[in-house]
Amino acid sequence: MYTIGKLSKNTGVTVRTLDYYDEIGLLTPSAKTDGGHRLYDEEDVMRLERILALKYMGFSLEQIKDILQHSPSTWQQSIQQQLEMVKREQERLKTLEQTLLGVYYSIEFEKDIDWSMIFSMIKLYQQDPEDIFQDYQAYLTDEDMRKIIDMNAQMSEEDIKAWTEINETIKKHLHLDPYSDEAWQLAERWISERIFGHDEALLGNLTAALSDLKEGVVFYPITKDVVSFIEHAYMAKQEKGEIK
Amino acid sequence: MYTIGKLSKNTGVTVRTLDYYDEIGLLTPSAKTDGGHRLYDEEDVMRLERILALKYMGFSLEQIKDILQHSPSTWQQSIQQQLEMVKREQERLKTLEQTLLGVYYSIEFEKDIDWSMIFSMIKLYQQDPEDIFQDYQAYLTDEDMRKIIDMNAQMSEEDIKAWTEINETIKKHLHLDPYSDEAWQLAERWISERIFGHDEALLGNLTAALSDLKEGVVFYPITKDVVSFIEHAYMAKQEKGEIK
DNA sequence: TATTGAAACGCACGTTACGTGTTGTTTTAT
DNA sequence: ATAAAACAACACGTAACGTGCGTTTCAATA
Repeated sequence: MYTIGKLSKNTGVTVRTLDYYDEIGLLTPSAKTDGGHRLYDEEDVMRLERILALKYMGFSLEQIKDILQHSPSTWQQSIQQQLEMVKREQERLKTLEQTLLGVYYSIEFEKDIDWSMIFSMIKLYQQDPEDIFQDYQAYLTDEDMRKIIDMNAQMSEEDIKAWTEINETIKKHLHLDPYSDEAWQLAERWISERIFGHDEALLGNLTAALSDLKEGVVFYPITKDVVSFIEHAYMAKQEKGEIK
Repeated sequence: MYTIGKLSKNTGVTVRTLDYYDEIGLLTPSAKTDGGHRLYDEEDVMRLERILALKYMGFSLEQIKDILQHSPSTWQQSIQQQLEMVKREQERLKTLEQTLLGVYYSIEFEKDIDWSMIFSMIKLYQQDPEDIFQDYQAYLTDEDMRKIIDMNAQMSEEDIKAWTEINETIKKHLHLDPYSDEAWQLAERWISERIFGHDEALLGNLTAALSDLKEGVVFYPITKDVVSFIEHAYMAKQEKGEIK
């Protein structure tokens, strides 16, 4: 039989936490002294170990109470749900990391932040992926969209840095004459940044989509103004007959 | 000028949230009607966009208040801290995912859960990695430890499933005579499970460490009882002169 | 201008998993 | 027997709001 203090020392759980678990009925001591002090036996210790294990796995105390009431055969379902939550959370953190990197380099190259872009991006992410697809379904094939999503997911820190730099550079030179050599050089750098892997069909469809839709952002970090700049430089080059 | 209701509709933020932001001084409307109703202008809208962007990035409202008071040049530091937090969180979720998978397959193969193992594991993870290393430094080289950590990080779901299965199988047959063929077959399966990549030196050091240390778990999911079983089967085979 | 329904205000209590602090009681050590 | 330590029980605080609820103000109609 352990007093609450001994149990606390053995498990590393604070007395207040055990107090709380008693209060919410998650772990009630199986005995008490005449004076009312709580006494925990081996079975209680086992239950506490289970509670801590489940807590580590990310379950709430309420869920833990439920789980421990049921038989182990039903636990697999809870664990699978938890696994899915963990996977979703990992994806969220991945896109969050990319966002933070994008903003970081955005400050580095521009000394300022494109807030409205980030805001549009958030609204984009908060939508159901299905809904986003619908907006672009008229312009992009399923294959196209898969490519963009993959592209987004696989960007390394270096990719994001390079991509942010060329985009910020272009934003500073939006006023350039599309027919000028400088504009075309920027456009070439943008296109060759292996983001699209020289997939000109995809690029064409995307520019078409962007011309018609109002939002400034498609998929991070592609903004309408930059794509429009590229498009114009591209068309100018075609007019001059230097590309087909 | 927007009323709180209009602003709410435009941004998707609830009125109560705007109410709260006003209350904590995060977003105070720049004007009010005679009757006391709040009026937000364009600048307020911009500030709200920034707040939402920073919130999306994982900052607390308190942090956001601080950040928005400072100049953009100091923001990079905050973003980097946030990036580090995100990376740490991702690592936590990765090990958590592996734990959940381990438990999942543990139920599948054994119809029961080794709670004390999970509990030891938690205590292990809660320790400073430095402290864990210290316990094993007498037995394992830095190279060894790096291998184990890599091995742990790179396990796929399939690896975990296979690994859990062989471990659970062995746990059911701990009573087998180390000199028996069955014991040796299990030991061979365990060793060849590409976890150690036939690294017998590492395996030897690890068994030595496990013999002396009390904890049941080293690095998930390697438990003392199983390693001990392998060791005995291995020694039996050596005695019989069938391996060197 | 009076009325009325919608919008907004302000206040308070609920949420999660405890931390921190206080006061009074029980246990343990001397 | 007495001092010191441990414990019980209660209350308030945290973060970021959600959810009422009664009251006041606004905007549009009669």
